[in-house]
Amino acid sequence: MKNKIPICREESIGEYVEEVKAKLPSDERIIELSEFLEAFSDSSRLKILLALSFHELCTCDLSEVTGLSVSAISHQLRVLRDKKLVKYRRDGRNVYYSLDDEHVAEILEIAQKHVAERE
Amino acid sequence: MKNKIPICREESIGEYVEEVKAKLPSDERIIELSEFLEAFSDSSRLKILLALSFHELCTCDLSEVTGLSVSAISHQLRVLRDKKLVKYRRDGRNVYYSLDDEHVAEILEIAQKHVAERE
DNA sequence: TTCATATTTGAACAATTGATCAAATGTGTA
DNA sequence: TACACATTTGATCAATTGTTCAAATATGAA
Repeated sequence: MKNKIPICREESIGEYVEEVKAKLPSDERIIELSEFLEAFSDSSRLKILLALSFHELCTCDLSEVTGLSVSAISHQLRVLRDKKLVKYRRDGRNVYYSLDDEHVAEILEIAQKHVAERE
Repeated sequence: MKNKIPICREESIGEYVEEVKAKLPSDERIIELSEFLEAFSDSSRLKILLALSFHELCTCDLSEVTGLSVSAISHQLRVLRDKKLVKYRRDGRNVYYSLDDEHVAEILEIAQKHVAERE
């Protein structure tokens, strides 16, 4: 009679399960990670991040550059601000945004490499 | 009387708008990019990718490691397969998955660095 | 063949998301 | 002060997402 508790656990590879489980970051950490990476998952936000990787721009500039409404831009900038992906400074009536994290540009570059190599 | 057509365009920084617009990848390319990066935006998928960054695992192993149902895992694996982030091989009744792209591990590492530095 | 295990699939549904619109707020100029 | 421009905010709503459940498919063993 077979051991009933585990499934697909007689396989040699199954031994790695405990090992991998131990190496995996905590659930809280994984949620933090996914919240950071979620910022890149929408094409509007991605467009904003790509634009800011070239130059600091104000809300209105970003609207012009991306073709999105000012309101839509502002809503997404709020998300990016909350996640600390962009920083901003006010100059008169304008608010200028720029990337707040070296890692953002790195991820944008790797992703572009990935897509370029896949075609 | 002021020029009425553009807005916030008299600012010196506004000059960069055309420049950035020219540098920005095409809309199609940006959508490709966001579809790739979207794979990282959900904590379940991220957990799967992190687990696979340590070792090749079968669907059932992944269920055990992540605590998600086999069905949920399988649905997400389909997404990751379609996006070519994981590859798989069948061995008997099991299907073993592994990362299919060096860039995936790179992005996982940068994101982890980012979260670690922010705390 | 029949049975057990592993995996995939499709439907259904709650939860989340991103855009739009209208209204409010902030700032500089006359 | 009043006015114009820049930005933010809140409500609404259609569209998308991820999970669950049940059923189907795939493979190996008896």
